[in-house]
Amino acid sequence: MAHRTTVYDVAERAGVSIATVSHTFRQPERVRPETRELVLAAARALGYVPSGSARGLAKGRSQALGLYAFDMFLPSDVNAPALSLDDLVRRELDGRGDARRFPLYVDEIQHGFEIEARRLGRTVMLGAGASRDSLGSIDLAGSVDGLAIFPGSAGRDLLEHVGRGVPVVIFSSPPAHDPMHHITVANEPAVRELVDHLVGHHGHRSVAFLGELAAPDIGARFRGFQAALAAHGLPVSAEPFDATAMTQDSLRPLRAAIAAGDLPRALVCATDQLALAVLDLLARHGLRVPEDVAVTGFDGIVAGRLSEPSLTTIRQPFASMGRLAVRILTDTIAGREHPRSYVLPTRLVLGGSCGCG
Amino acid sequence: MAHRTTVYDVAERAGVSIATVSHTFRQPERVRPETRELVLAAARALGYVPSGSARGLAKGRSQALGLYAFDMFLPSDVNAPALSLDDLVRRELDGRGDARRFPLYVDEIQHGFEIEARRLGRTVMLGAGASRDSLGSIDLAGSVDGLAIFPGSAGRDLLEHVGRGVPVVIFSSPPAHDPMHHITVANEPAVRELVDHLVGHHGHRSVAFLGELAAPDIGARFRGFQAALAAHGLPVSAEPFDATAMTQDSLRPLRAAIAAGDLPRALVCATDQLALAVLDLLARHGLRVPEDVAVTGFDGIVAGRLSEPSLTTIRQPFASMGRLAVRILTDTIAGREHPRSYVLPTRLVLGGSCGCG
DNA sequence: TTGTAGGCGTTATCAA
DNA sequence: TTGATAACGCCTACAA
Repeated sequence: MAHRTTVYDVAERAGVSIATVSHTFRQPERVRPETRELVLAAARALGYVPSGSARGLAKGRSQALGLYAFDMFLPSDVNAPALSLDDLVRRELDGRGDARRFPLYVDEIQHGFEIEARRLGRTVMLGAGASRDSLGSIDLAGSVDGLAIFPGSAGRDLLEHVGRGVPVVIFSSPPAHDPMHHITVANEPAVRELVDHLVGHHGHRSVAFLGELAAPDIGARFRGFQAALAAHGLPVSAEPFDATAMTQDSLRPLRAAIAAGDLPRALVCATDQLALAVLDLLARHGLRVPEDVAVTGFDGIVAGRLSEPSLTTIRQPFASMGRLAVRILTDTIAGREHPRSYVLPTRLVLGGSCGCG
Repeated sequence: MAHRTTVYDVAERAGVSIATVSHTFRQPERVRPETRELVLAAARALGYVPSGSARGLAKGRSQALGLYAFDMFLPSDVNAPALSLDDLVRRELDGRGDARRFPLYVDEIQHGFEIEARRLGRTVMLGAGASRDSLGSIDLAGSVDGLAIFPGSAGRDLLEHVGRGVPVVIFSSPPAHDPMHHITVANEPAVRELVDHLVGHHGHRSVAFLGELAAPDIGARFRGFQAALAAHGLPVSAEPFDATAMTQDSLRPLRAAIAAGDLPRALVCATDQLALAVLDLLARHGLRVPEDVAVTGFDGIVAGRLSEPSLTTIRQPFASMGRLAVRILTDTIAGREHPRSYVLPTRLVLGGSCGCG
């Protein structure tokens, strides 16, 4: 690729001005048919493809929407040393590697985002990074007309900074006093319904909550859990039973409880991913679900349907959340107002892990 | 957003030239610490975010890789009239809509593509469209440093046109005399292994192939099927038993065979999606799988593990294909040569639909 | 209907 | 170490 073909090349070859070339592509009816053919022929002959950058610069908009994820959600394979192609293929065919964990909830939101963007004729730019303040997300922000992000290591300041340039939507993060648009679900009522089921239907009296309060939505879920216990006249714990969740010392309190033989009768996990990890752990210790312990999740990811037993969980409308984000962004770009906060409903899905299904 | 903040604004506020602003961001060590702080403070105060378009234009590269899909792979929801948010959410929570069909094989390839792009510090641009010759894909090509595409309605001429500007990788399309890079799997041996299993292990003598030869890879699968039958001394059909596959008159020959009561003993479907549709159809007609008919797929998509019975299929290393595409593109961009064609291995996965698992 | 010319925001070259 | 200034490729009034 020696020299990229430009309007100048096409213009020269067609014997017209660069303006005519541009017109031919942007307002074909404005140019005489014969001239148009001339230009198109030249463009074809030269392999002309308009530069997106130049176009974006000239028009001030790129027609792209961005979706940004922080490392928090990236499969470990991202940071792993580069594997050879052979190794990659072998791992995948063996059913190892992160293909196993696909799709996560972020992928489901992303899918909805893509669908809606296509429907509205916009391209999607995907970015990712670890940086809590650095340029990671910022440079994506400079290339899109609107940006949606997953909650993560980004500092509020960064987000506000970015938000001054383009509209921003953030998922699963409670509304705050910021200029961003928030999309969340009704976490508290959802967990209450779940606990009602465990206590009311199954009659469990010893129910515990597992999850790290670090993630923004988890706090709301825990509050819903506490409220539900209180409503049933059960003792309310001030903190999650196991807050180590998915960190290094993963599930240590849970392992301790198993060893001590005083496991709660039901474990309400803050996310499906966590619940699946718990199922694994329990299985390794020879504990049966749901006979010995009931386990529930939150999210409704695909893997939860594939597990044994399948997961009782709260299904979130992930794809709709992604689609809504696109609508908010395109509307905002077009100057139409949108509420700063959307709270979507969820649904209790009964599986085998609580004793139903 | 009145006026986008530019280097000029930052430069003025910091009392330096625009060159210094640029240097501060691109080569911080080249600028005196005090000056740097001055610039950064100004940038922060003004909410400065560098324009991706301007950067791309000036540097001649965007650091983005493109992934293009044709309508062929898009969920029907893309073309459906816009649903209200409430309807979208309701459908999704009810388990209807296309969330059910996610992820398809394209999504798995895309996932691998994204993972590898992140690893290599590149952003991903997603595009889609129906146009068989139009600008749909071309404009994406003008915005990226490299492009990967799914086979579809794109004419060879379009692809060649695009290929003159940026390196192009195409999936699941047999190598041809073009300048593109091709990534495929060993279709023929895979199907042979599958047929060997059906004939050798299960003893089926009446085996038929379902699939439309339109898609590029399917032809190879059918040839593998024919070769396998021949090797077993079974009669070889010149054409697929049911070539209507997923089109309008979907599975009509199959329905006819059911009505006539002369269904083959085993149905080898060209893809998992097709096999799942066949499972549905058979169930509606009260036929049991695998007792009455054995069914197999090809791809190894997630939905095939969720079906009842689970699908016996040929697993493709989709994520690895996506990752390989990124490697080919980045290498080619960097001037490193790559083979024009990669043929990856597959694996036979036994499920309940053939009578195993 | 076609052409001229200015501007979009950065980067890079070369001086100062 | 910092600053002019010329690209980069396209779009779009405005003129011809």
